[in-house]
Amino acid sequence: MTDDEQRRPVTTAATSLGILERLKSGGSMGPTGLASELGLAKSTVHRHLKTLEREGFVVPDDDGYRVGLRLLDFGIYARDQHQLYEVAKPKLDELAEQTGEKVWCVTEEQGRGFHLYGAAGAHSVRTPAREGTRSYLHQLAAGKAILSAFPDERVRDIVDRHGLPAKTPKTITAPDALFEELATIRERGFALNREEIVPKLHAVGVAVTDNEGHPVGAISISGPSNRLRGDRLTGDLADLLLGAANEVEINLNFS
Amino acid sequence: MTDDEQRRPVTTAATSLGILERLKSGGSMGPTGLASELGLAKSTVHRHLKTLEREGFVVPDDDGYRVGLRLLDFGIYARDQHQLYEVAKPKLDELAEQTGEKVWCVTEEQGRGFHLYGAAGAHSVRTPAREGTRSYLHQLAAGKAILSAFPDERVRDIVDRHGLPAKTPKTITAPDALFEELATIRERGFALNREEIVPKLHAVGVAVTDNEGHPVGAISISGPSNRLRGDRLTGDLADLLLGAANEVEINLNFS
DNA sequence: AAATCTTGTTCGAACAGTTCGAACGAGGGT
DNA sequence: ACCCTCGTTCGAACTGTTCGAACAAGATTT
Repeated sequence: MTDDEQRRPVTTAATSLGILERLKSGGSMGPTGLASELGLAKSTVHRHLKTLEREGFVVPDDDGYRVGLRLLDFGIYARDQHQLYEVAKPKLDELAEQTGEKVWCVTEEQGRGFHLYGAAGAHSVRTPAREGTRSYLHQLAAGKAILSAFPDERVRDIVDRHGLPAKTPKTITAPDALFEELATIRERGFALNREEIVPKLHAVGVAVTDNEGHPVGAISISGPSNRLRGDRLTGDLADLLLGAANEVEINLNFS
Repeated sequence: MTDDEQRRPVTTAATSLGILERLKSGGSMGPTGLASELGLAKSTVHRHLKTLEREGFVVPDDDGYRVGLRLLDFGIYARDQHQLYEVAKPKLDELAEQTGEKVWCVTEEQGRGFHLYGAAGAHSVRTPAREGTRSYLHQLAAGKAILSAFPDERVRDIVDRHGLPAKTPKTITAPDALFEELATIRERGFALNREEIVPKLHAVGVAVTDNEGHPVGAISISGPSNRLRGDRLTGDLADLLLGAANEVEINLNFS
């Protein structure tokens, strides 16, 4: 299933999607700016924008065009369809209330982690993560928990495909170190993240698996490193997460 | 700005987007099913799907392909970019807590209403609305509040473009009735919805405008008709909403 | 267990559509 | 009042897309 290269992509559609991505990463823009950044003719970009606008995927703006809310419609649909979301959500709210920290629910798609839902506790801190955010699995506690539930072969495919880019000096960047870490996670049941994605940010993560042992995602608790450390991190919080994940798994298999 | 028809749409991109929409409205599907429903060759659909998959917009599934979580990434981005969202959100949470009902924040795009964020109170009921949902403005309390803040000419454009489709027997379907209602809303400051979109569901809505008087959206409270009626609906709740909208407006104009 | 559907996938060739660049019109800035 | 930049339109060359047929793989049936 790991096709390296696509034989005959629909380049026209890819161009439209590229415009969409540029509007997301670069903010609002007009045809001229997009054309020069994407290396296309102004008229070409213009035509694409008009087509995207007709479907509501982009919308006119003071600075040109921006991504439209039609995408929120699609995105929320995608999330609601996901089996993990509806089952995990109430439990996450509960965990956030109990711990006061930020609690996330993450799932894997195409070898990347997607933040499905985040519940904010009373003392939760701001992090770069939002709902919908796509991250590298090896940079997340929840992501490493997911990886630990995959067979090694699958992990190797993911590493081959996406690499192990670093976010901080503590990010795991060596495949060997990753596999070692995954073995540890499998033993103790939960994953840890100590400033591997954001300095001063720690997290615990536990995988949620279906009744065949395949991960459908993971849940995690994250917070400032001086609050999430020692016994609280590897004891209380980890236990809490393990129990929650277990509950979710049971509810998952009867729905 | 109300271009009736597009001169030269990028039909290839439109095909891809059509596939995406079909996957959303019809659920997961494979190339064969999509091809027959969209009137395309199997091989064509296959190529589009592969391209969409490469960008994460669709993802393989047990039943073929489904819309991918990449769209959640885009959608949440679109929402976070929206000026109204970040300002209104905390206020909505507060209102939901106070009233116990479901509180929504809606904005307009291309003449349609988009549910940006919904806060659930303790007694809030389930409705078809989710975040991201696109609705007809005339079917919503918040939508009518938005329309009431538009110049008549703009409202006429929107009615011409989208019509006034009915959801229940009480939905406004005549332009004259709509304009009459909008005049009433302008006078008293808030909009009402009495079973115009869902039977037994009532709502109050108030527009949020910028310092030039243009609506950036609206906020609403909705709930069962026997709880949202009489003085509570047009008195307490309406007042609460008016105050909240006012607060949001002030915060909006200084950010 | 063999056979027969159906499904996802690949390929070539004809065709249709997209791309580019130049030119037009409009708006803002100097 | 001028100029510059932006969004928009148009025609023609050409590139990319579409279709249908054929293949492979899996599931279901007999």
